[in-house]
Amino acid sequence: MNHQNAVENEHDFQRIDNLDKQVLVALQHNARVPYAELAKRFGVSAATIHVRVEKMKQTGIINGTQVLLDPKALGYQVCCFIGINLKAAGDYPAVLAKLEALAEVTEAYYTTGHYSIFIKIRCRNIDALHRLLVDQIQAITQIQSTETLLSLSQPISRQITP
Amino acid sequence: MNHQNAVENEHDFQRIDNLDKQVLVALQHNARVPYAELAKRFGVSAATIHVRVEKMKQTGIINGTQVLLDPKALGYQVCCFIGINLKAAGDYPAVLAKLEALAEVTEAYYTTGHYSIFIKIRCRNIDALHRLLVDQIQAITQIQSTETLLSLSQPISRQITP
DNA sequence: GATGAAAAAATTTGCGG
DNA sequence: CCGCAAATTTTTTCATC
Repeated sequence: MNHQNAVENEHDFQRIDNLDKQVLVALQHNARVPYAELAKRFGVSAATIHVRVEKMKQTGIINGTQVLLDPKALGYQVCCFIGINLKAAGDYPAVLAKLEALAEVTEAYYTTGHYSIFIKIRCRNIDALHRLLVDQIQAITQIQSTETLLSLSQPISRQITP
Repeated sequence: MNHQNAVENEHDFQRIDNLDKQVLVALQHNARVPYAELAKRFGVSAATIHVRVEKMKQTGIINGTQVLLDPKALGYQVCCFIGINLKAAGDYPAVLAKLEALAEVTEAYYTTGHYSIFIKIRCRNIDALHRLLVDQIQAITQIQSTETLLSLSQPISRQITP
């Protein structure tokens, strides 16, 4: 019998070759770049690019594509992080459900260290942040305390290099 | 004289209509979806979708497109945030330049509150994180102290709703 | 602005090395 | 695994409403 799916292997991740890496880097910068252009750039056929991309979708390396929106151009001037402490660790699922219902919460992390939950917020202005914090977040009964980090600028924004 | 470029206007952002919003939401989920399909879905022509997308690129609402990679599938098991305090506020540019040179630093924020700089890290495992922290980050002389928040999971990950 | 049709370009498939 | 080339689909342009 063959048991090659070693899920308990410490190195359980996909190995990719150099062409795969180049394709991923290119698609990180522009997900709509024609495969024919990548083919020319990397000295292979467009069909090969197509095959590589499909395989990486299959294996889960590629999770999808998305357009990047500029929050400020849409009127979302404020970015901040909020560290949340819960009254009891078991309240985590209930609090998460309430946070998920707030459109301004764009990311949430379950963390060790100073906070139980750590979230990223985008809102229109400081007033909107104030109202969100007081009326929506601190109103969640299972939350014991919050701490806000206001982001003034984001000088680095990128993905890992494959 | 006409002075319509009110950069000091508190509402200085692009107004978009309902079709624009629908297109953006669709492209947030799949940046490669054919315009013809969106056209059918929203009851307009493919040419209209094309015009709308081009306009939103022009006005800066659309910043580009990117493929989403699964860090774990590529062997990056660990995600964490590090809060950094500097010895002097003026050291900010020098420290930022050094952080930018570290591929594991995927995001950096200039923040008010407990930390001067707040960064997000992706690395292969805890050992790699340990080495990065001690050998690369705490070795930056302008850094006074660091605080690490390890992320155990990320239950929410999305962009703002246009 | 939006549209339909035409032109140009890109994706996708299947055969063969 | 790769490439060629055909078949299909998509993007892009443009005259017209």
